Amino acid sequence: MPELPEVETVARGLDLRVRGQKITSVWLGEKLEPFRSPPADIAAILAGSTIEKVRRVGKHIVVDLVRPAPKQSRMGHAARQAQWLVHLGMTGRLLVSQPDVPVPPHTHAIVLLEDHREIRFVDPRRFGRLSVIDISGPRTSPAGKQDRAQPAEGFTGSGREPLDISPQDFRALFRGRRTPIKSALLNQKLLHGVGNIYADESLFRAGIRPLRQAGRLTGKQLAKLHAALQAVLREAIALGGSSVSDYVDADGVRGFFQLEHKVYLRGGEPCLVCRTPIRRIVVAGRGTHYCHRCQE
DNA sequence: AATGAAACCTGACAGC
DNA sequence: TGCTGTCAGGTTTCAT
Repeated sequence: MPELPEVETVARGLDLRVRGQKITSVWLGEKLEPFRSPPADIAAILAGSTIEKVRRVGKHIVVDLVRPAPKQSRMGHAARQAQWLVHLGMTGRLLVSQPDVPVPPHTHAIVLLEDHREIRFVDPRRFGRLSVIDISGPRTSPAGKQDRAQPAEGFTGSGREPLDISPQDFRALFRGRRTPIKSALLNQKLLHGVGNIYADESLFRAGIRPLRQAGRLTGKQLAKLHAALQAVLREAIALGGSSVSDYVDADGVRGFFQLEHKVYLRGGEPCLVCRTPIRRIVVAGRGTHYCHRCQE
């Protein structure tokens, strides 16, 4: 499941491989679920643009584009800006391939580059989403309802960055919330980028049970959770993310952080610290794994 | 406003 | 062999 560390890995790999490349043309598949912007808009924005850089915002991959200046422009050399947003959903992949490599099943978009390589968006379950934002011109197609308030500089996401937020701001996010801390961690309007794996792993490291009410945690607990979450995310990024199902980076290479999981998907197995069997419950509709002894 | 649950999707796997 | 049921979980949508 691509969460913050996996998306970061994909974005970095993509940036390394395609920064500066010009997009010559775009192919979009028949299935419409992946396209949050009208396919015609996506094709129109991407074709002819140059990739300025690729980066991550929350769980989104943001491809910053420079569009060719309008032919009859008298406004000098004002470059037009746009963004291509990619959300990998559950099973999405963004692969950079040579054209002679067979196109995998469930490929929904192919972006052809000047040097003939291709960026391929592959997503069997079609939970992933593609959209575009035209920043300089009139807004053609916002990436979604929540993005309608996007400032002129483009996509910023709906919540705070877990790796940037201060301990004080982190604590304030949960004030007064009666929902389980696990649900709050998964809420992208509070923090964006945290998914099921890193929610479970950071709660284990912080010694907090997932069903504890977010607003009732002590300052000390939240300070510990803040530190644990950042540490887990940084370590996972360093290892190229977690490959639990079919996650791979832009070269099709798997990550290694799944080997470091302490509780995630370990229901019934002994806790690595105290040997107590890891419990599996359901919180916010997700499988949730924790140690009843190590976490209070 | 906040919260929870269902729906969207397909592939992998267990059990019969 | 082949069927059925369950699980995976990010996000949206609907209900409470």
